[in-house]
Amino acid sequence: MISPASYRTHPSPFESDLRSDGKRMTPQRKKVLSLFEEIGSGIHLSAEEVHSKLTSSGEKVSLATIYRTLRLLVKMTFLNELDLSEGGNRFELLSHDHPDHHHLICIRCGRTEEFENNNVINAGKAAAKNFGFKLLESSLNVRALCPKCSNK
Amino acid sequence: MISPASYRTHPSPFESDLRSDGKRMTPQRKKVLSLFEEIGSGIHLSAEEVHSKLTSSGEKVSLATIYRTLRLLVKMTFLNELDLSEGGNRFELLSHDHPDHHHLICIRCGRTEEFENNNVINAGKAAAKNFGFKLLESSLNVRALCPKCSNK
DNA sequence: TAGCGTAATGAGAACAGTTTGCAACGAGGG
DNA sequence: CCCTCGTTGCAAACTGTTCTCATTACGCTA
Ligand SMILES: [Mn+2]
Ligand SMILES: [Mn+2]
Ligand SMILES: [Zn+2]
Ligand SMILES: [Zn+2]
Repeated sequence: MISPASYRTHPSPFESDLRSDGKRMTPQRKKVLSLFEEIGSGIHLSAEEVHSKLTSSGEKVSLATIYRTLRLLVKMTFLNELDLSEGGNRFELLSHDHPDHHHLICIRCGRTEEFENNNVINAGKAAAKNFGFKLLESSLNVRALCPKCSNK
Repeated sequence: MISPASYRTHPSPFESDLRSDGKRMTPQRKKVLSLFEEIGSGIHLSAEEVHSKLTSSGEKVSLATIYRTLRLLVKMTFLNELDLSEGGNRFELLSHDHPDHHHLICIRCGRTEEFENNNVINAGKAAAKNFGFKLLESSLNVRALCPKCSNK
């Protein structure tokens, strides 16, 4: 049997990225990223929602730390920040399978669907090229009414 | 010679649209729309900018009225509201020649360029159709670095 | 053209989302 | 186990926008 001392916890990518930058792993940071990993991709949470999900499951994290951590996770490319308008920006796990998806939003009830479209990506690339800009990111937001909200 | 009383001022589309809705034409409303018409399309102003442009040319309009008027002009489809992120929403004259253009934004200096692309419009239509949503509007924001900002 | 009802304005308070300053805390290298 | 310095919590500050309410004035009517 292996003695306890010989366990060497494999540092997660998150932890090693932090370390290599002089930053520290904290329980708060772990909890925020874990929340997103547990709920999976395709979910778009506001800072307030992240906060209440954590506190209502007994965790103690301040809202300021949520904001600081979300910013950090975006910079580290673990999360993606969305500006869907209406009630604060939202954050989602950056899925490397669907890095460049776009959003269809019901402006009445907030229902949000995702879709991918290469033409959109190419349109962004083309526009940047035409003006000599260096492309960073392009996002298409489609505002609409969902079936439920449109017939009433 | 025609007597002053016989002049019948042709009401502008703005004025007649207002009237037919029980609303009133006011000097403030006239000034805000005129500002946009004078500077032309392709210019994206924040509420604060509209306010300071008017007050610095001697007009007296409150910021609250600017916000109310901008909202009204958007609803009346004289203006278009843009959510380019960073420093408040912006407004532009809704040009009926280029109703569906998109924006390329330098995230460093704020330089903004416009472009059109039918594939983007079609992508929005297709996404709405796929999910049974009723399309309202779709906007592609391309975040990038302009030539000046990218090489320094 | 004066009078009137009511829409619109100005000024500031309120608000929502987010950031920041600072003292206390604690991760983690030595 | 200690010390250092990055991180946290809390409250105050901030930014963009909306709201409240007393006052003004547009424009219909006589
Ligand atoms: Mn998404
Ligand atoms: Mn434009
Ligand atoms: Zn809906
Ligand atoms: Zn630039």
